[in-house]
Amino acid sequence: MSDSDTTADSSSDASAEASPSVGGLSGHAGTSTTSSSVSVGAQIRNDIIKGIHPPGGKLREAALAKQYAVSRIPIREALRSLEAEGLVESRPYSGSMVAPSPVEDAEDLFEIRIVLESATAKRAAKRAAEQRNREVPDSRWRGVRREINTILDEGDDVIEQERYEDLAVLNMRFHFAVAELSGSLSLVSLLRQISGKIEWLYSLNVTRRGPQAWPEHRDIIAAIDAGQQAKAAEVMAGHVRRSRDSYFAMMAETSTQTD
Amino acid sequence: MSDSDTTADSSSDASAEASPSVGGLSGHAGTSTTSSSVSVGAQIRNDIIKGIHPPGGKLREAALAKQYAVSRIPIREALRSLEAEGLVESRPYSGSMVAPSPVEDAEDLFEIRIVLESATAKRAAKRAAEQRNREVPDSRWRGVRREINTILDEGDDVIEQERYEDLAVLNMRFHFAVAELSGSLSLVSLLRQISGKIEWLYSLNVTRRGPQAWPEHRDIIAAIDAGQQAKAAEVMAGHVRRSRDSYFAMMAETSTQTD
DNA sequence: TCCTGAGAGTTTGTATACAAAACGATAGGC
DNA sequence: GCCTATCGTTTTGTATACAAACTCTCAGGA
Repeated sequence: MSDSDTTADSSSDASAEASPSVGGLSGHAGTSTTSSSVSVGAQIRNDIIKGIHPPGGKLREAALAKQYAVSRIPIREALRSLEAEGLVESRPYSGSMVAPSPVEDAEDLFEIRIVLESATAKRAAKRAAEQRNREVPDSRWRGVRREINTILDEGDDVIEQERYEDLAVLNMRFHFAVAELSGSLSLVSLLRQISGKIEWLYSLNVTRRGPQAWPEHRDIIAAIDAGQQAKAAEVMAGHVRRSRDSYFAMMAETSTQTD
Repeated sequence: MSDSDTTADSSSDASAEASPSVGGLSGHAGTSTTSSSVSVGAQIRNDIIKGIHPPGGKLREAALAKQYAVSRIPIREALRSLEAEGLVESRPYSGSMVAPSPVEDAEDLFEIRIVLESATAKRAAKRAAEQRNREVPDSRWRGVRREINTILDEGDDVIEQERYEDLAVLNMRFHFAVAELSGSLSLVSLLRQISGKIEWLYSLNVTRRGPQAWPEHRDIIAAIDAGQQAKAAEVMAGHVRRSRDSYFAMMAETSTQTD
């Protein structure tokens, strides 16, 4: 046991708070109280995606507790969440390990994501039209809609300053915000699960198509704002498809030596 | 606190062990040790789907602990899982409540399920072909494949004896087993999330198309065994589509008075 | 040499206890 | 009368402690 504290504690350093938990995603905007259970969960998720915890690696609760400086209880709760998200595999009394990387499933995951995000865009457009016909505007809806503007503007700034590494988080926030506009918690939770895996995919290669894809987001929002359900779905589908193609192109480039 | 024990304890009685946890789904076949955390989770999930915990209802940990006769720790872990599955909404220091029912999302959920299950069937067929070309057969694969035969036979028995209420569980077990044949943990975990919601949909109306749909399962397996990827996907898609149509037909019948 | 089984040690599972935050009621001020 | 602040209660969050189960090692025998 003497070597157990040699486990790399380089993990949660700076990246800790850069979790993809994406603002007030799960409804209930505003409240900032953040239990350590959920923040530790985000950190572990990040570290899995970054490869700090490699696929197949055992996740020992005591070690994680020491590493993230909390007791085992928050660790266990985080592991349960990650297990349900499919990033971690657990067996009673036998412990948890990082799930195998979803590289093999890339094609299927993107296909599902296309359908899923088309649905969120469509539903968002539907709700936008409903909002327009309303007397009393839904304050929650307006809040999310406004947040999207902020995200889009921030993205423009980031691109102008060529801080492309920040684009990934903004991109996720955008897509989640659209899902939230749809008003459907089911779709949001599904998106969370899928985009977790897809983010994991992306972490294997570093770059992203980012910059030239960003303006497409404004097209998506335009269709949503106009209440054009079919068009919103279509534009979103195209956006995700291009994202997929870019991913596979990147993989093809990278893995010229693999096979 | 004197009245707190009047909470209906009728919940977990018999249905407890009829959880949709579906055999050795998460890999690691064989071991039977079942932590109370996961079994309590299954019970709560069941009770949510049954409507015993109504959408929007608060889930107080102490009450649940008393109701399911465990301490708060397993309850909390179960709630974290259910939260990640989208059946429960939680906010730190504010507690958990049952998520809104996914009825509004029925159409989208089925659409996603069609894509998802087509993918599992296709991948299963691919793997079946690979198995055939192998010297050493994958024992895990063989186990699952054999389990499917058992499920199909049991289903036939159940139909012959007209115990249609048992068909739902068998149906789920079948679809999960196919997902497992695909060898993809990502797809399995996605299916778990989606089918949880769809099961919730179904619980609103009681009946199912069950009997006449059951034989279709053998067609799916036939295509998989033959290694015909495209056909397997196609047959599975048709199967799920008919399931969807049946659902909406049922809804149309049932809700003639609603609007 | 290989298999089997018992034992110690490690790791997970759960209960209890306490700390911290949110919620609700009540009293005070405008 | 209504709003606001404060206190007490309730509920959740987390640490500690102990029980239960698994795993690995090693001795014994076929």
